[in-house]
Amino acid sequence: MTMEKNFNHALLEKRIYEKWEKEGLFTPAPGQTGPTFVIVIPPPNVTGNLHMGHALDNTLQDILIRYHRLKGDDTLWVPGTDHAGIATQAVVERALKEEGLQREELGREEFVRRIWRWKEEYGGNIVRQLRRLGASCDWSRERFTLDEGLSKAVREVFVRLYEEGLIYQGDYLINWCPRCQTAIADIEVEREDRQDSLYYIRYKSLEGEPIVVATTRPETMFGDVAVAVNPTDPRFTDFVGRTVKIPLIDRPIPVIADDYVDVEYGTGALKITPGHDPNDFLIGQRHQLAVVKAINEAGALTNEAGPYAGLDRDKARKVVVSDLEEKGFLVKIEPLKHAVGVCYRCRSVIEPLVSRQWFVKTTPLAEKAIEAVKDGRTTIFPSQWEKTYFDWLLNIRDWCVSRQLWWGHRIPAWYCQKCGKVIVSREDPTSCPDCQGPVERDPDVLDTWFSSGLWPFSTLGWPDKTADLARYYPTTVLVTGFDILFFWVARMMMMGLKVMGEVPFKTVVLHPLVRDESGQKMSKSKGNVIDPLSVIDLYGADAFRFTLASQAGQSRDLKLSSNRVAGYAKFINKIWNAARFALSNLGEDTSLQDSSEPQGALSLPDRWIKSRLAQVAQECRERLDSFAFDRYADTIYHFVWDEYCDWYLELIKPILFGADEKAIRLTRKTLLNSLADVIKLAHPVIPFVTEELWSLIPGSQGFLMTQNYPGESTTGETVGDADPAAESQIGFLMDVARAVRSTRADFSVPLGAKVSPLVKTNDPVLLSLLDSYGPLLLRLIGAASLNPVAPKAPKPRDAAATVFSWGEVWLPLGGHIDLALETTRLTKEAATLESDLGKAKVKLANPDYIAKAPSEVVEETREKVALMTAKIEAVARALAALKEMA
RNA sequence: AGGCGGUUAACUCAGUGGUUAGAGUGCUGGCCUUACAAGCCGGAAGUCGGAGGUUCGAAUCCUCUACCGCCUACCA
Repeated sequence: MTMEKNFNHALLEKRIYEKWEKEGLFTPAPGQTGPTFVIVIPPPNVTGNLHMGHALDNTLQDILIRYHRLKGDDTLWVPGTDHAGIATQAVVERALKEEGLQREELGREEFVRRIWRWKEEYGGNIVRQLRRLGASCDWSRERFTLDEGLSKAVREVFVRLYEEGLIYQGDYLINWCPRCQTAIADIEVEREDRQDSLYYIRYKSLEGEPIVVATTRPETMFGDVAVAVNPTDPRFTDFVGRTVKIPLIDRPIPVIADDYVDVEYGTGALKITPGHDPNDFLIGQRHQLAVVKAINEAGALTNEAGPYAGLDRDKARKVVVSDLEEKGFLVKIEPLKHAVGVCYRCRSVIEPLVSRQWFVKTTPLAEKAIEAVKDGRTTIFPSQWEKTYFDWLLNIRDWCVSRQLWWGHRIPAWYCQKCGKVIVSREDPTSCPDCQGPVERDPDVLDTWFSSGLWPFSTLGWPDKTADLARYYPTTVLVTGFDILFFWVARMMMMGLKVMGEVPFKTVVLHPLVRDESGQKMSKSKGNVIDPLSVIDLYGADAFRFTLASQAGQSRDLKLSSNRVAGYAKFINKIWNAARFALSNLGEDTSLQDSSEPQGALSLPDRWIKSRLAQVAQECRERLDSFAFDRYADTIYHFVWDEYCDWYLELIKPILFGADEKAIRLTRKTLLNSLADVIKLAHPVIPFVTEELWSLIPGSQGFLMTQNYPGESTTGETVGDADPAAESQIGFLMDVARAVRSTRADFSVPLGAKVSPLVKTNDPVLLSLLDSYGPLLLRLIGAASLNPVAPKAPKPRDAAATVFSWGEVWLPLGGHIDLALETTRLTKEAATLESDLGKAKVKLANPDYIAKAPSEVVEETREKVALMTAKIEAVARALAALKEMA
């Protein structure tokens, strides 16, 4: 067997992925009856490119998917992309602009056609990039939020909700983006701190008495319909009910009293502009005030502003302020830092204005979504996010779902041009059912999150009753960043429960957001963006995935540095070389297919590595089952490097290179089996290198990604039970080796200079152990011989002398080094366990503890005691085994 | 204004009551030992943000506090 010195990721990763895909290994076999494991991908924007957030999100999903596939679950990962209404439209509009075109010039149909063409051209990018990452999605089930089936789902849901009164049309104050020229939902408004001014403006009553109001937006004064004061404010009791005039245009408005007004803030008097401020809108409704639209959709003042009509709102502010000052209405200007709402897309300042839009009545849907998490039908992980989820849903407001865009699901509503009837229907109507008048379709499209809210069931074929839907809904896990908990997760919960009557997923796993090394958000403007594809090119997808997994803990930030990826690239190399060593030392006839029982007793290192593998397999399972990706990666890393490579492979060299043919055969078999287990355990996180290694293993059949995950020892694989005796014996040998090495280093003895350490111990068991297994250590410590001797007189230190064995090492370079061979692992462990057990027992014997602690805590302690007792028994058995050998 | 995170080695982070607090990178001394020099062996490096408390025992639990960050929010 000849292998390259390192894993050629650039060449092999692509080839391996193509084989997997060609073999159809990502598609679940039909007719399975076992447990399912289903994930729907958070659909990336169809015209987007893979960024770090996607890389992390999909790495974690792929780890879960591959793990469950190996476990034998009926595993499905549904991929797809999102049409991303406003984002995609903006991209294409920008492209048009470079041709000197505007969408209006093209007309709606042509423009939409252009976007589709754009999608055909660039839509494949992101899915290709996901393949480079190794994502094992079932591409045969790939969906697009705007494809035919999903459009059908969207329409069906819209009509149903409308029929139930959960979707309605109304004139309300909405968030308008003057730049994007569309309404956006509350959640799409972001807050930005701005340094602004608070203007104090003097309004005068008809009688000429002044009342000063404070505002940050003087240009909206032409939309004022009242001045409000707090009813309890003694300063203004005389004013309530009187009429004041809006400065500059002299329109009369009343002074009203409303609790909302804060006596402390500003002047205690507030101008009421229902058309352009959410609070004022509510106050206006309470007092049945008219809504005056002073600013239009383009962000310019309307005719209500008299001489100022047509001015852009920013310009208008300056002009109005200067006029107010000139005419003596301006009292003062104070600097003010406050948060203004901006569009999440273009960061333009949002203009609240009253407009006719479609809304989803969310409260009844939100209640169900809260219940489902409260009663555990869906759990959110990490659980700290549950509170955030509840808070948002409890305070949810109706969801404005109409958008004044051309790219998206067009709202299925028609208006009769004759009688004005509104028709919402599954089929396109040709005329008014009431008066036969001509009908015209609503020009608006739906919020892109409306269709993604249906994703978990629409992708499985709903509203058709498909086999996929029956088998795979509800899905198992949803993996996404916490930043879209509200945008997406909460909406899927509401829609899933409403439409399917069942939660869309059983667990939500929220992962960190990827940031640069200093914790900054990655953004083009900061120039700190790391392109995942360039990382993959440089280090390989495996190293990259491993890095992401190793940092995917429960914190909120994942600070990515290429240094770290470089570090884990070394790990990939390490595992590759470990396999290279193993595969080149198997001889001719060692094969995975050889199921004959080995004749003879396994060597100590072989027993040890099997024992360790059994435990590590269990640990990997536990960590993956609990979404502890970082700890899973950590387990793999340290097991492979610190135990498998540093000790096992070194300890078996004397055997493999020795003369005992029978022992060689036995060890070769264990070596091969353990290698197979190692790469199986690691496959979910580093699929490429492990798959390649599998193909090189003699007797391996099929693909690694469809084998069985080690552990649970039900299949009679190599992984079996723990062997505490082997572990404690190896632990002792490690202690000896470390002590000798450390002593050598202290005296700067080069490895080439052979030494003959003399190990003194008063424990006959250890003496015999050294006698038997000492030779295994020789090459590790650069010794010609290892001479265990019993000291003439034991060195009693204290009462524990019977437990702790002391020894000494001499090096033949002069000097006598007091040895650090303090104790064996076994005895240490026994001592710790016994002390813990003692404490736990004391706790249980304490009547206060029993009386005061909750019963489940007491129960826990009892279980702990039982567990420790069992462990101590295991240790005792191991000690007995040692004695037996002696 | 509320809510939620973070603060542990030079850097980036693990560690949710129990031996002497760990890892990667970096630093350092010695090794080209026939898988890997992208390696091996040895080592240095931390008053776990601060103050109090609970406990036999606290990085871990409680209270207060400082700084950094995020999210929600209708103080003009």
